[in-house]
Amino acid sequence: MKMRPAAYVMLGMIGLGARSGYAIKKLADLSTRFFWPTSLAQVYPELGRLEEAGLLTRKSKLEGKRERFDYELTEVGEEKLVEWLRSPKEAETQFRDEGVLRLFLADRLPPDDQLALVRRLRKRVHEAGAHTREEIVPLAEALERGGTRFPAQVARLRADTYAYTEQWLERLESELEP
Amino acid sequence: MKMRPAAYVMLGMIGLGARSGYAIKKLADLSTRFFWPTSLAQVYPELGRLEEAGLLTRKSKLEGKRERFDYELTEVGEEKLVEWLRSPKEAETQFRDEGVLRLFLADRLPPDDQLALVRRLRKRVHEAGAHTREEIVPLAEALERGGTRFPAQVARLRADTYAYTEQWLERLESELEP
DNA sequence: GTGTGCATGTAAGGAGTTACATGATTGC
DNA sequence: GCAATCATGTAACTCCTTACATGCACAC
Repeated sequence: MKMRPAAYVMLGMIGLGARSGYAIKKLADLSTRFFWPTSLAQVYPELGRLEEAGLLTRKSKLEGKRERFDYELTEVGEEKLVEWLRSPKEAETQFRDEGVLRLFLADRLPPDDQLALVRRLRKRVHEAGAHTREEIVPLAEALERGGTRFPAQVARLRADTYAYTEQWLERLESELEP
Repeated sequence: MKMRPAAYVMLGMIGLGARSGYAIKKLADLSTRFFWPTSLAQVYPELGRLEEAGLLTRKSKLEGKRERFDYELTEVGEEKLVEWLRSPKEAETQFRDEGVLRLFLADRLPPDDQLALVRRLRKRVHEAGAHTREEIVPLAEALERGGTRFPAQVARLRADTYAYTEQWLERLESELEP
């Protein structure tokens, strides 16, 4: 079976306690989304493949007419996850940001629009930082109290990077001010 | 015509002096690649669409049996570019990084593998930072001397962010050391 | 004469998204 | 009773990449 990073997101979320596909997606939206986005349409087919490959078990529990499932990692699943975590092979980081692209080309703008663009970018970074500090870090710190430490490290790295970028753009902004 | 960010990359690169599709790709690989990756297979069809829409002109110049083209922005093309630079609408930033995903799930690893993972990440960030400082910033500063200032701002923002992240991971590394 | 870089393009495939479709349960 | 949330899934589509195909020019 071909293992893409999305597969390890599934295994990881189940490892963190998510029991349904829906719960995986919700947890991923509060955590891995920021460095590996995953849509619901990926979740169910991927879970199917992972079960077929024996990396997880799905137990059916009928609720009304609708079938619901309880997922759990198998031993093989846990091993494969750890093996991947250890392996150094990596696709290149990819980053796409229209804001930075605009900044790169901003020489074509008149000075007041340049300033407005930088202000918009800073505001966006500020909001992302605030969201991270207020919503994401506390959740990760709750996990930390339970002994799972790395989600909080990653959340703080993101929060601190946003803060640093905000300062940087603030400085650029003041340089551009008339 | 539907204008995606890749279209503005083309317009921007021509605006910076790239005259052929090949030159656009080369310049993009040294600049916009880091916040809007573009493959060669996108370049030629996109240039075709942009010409059809009247945003650029292509002048054919026959070299041997092979046709070569000289691209230039039309007035409409310049206007559309500036209009987009001014517009606030933006798709969400997207970032995909297997390294950070591994870090997020690193609680499953034994301590020595956790440390090895953080070291690998720091090394990767260090190399990306060095490449940015040594290869990208100097090119952008050459443009700056010609009066085009923002590419250098973006290059420095990237260089400084890498340096900050490297420090951050260094600190985490020393916390994990036995 | 041969490899490297310049240069233009297409075809097939893969990864991921949006939109759609269905139904149960819980809180107001 | 109705909205929001929980929950599972598929189909169509878009975007982008990899691989392929071709040929000129120049340096060694």
